[in-house]
Amino acid sequence: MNNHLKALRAERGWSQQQLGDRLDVSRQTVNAIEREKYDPSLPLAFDIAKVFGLQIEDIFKP
Amino acid sequence: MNNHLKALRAERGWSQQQLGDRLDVSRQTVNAIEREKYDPSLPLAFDIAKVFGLQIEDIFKP
DNA sequence: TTAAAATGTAAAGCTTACTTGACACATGGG
DNA sequence: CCCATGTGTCAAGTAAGCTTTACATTTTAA
Repeated sequence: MNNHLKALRAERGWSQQQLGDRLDVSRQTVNAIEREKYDPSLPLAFDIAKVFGLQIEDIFKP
Repeated sequence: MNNHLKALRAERGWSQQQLGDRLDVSRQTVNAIEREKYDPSLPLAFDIAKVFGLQIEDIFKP
């Protein structure tokens, strides 16, 4: 699963920790998803989309 | 996580087994998701959306 | 150039997603 | 009535997502 989370986060000027706080997950989780070590759960994907004001499909590509 | 998978499946006239086959998951997995025992993984959510020609957000509500 | 902040990574542990196999029950068609 | 198909559910097992702790490395700013 492809994503451009890192770019979106950079646009906002947020650290992984800051994004993790907004998403209520650890910074390691943010790091792992950015680096595509694994995919977020569906609920977390919804939260990510919400934080960036986008659709899941805009952020993640199968 | 809310979903109307059952209604969508019924519209197509598919059994849980047939949908499972299309999604390459077991019928028990389809059943569990329909009955909201758990949420699909993000990749499976993408597959489900694709099978029904919809967006993930059209099918699942946080 | 040094110190602080940010990032990468790994291990151990818990929870959730998914599997197979099995059994019960409901329903509708012969 | 019988049988096939569909659905609900449970148990045991594997895999994936996420946590905390910890430490190393990279980047940034003063």
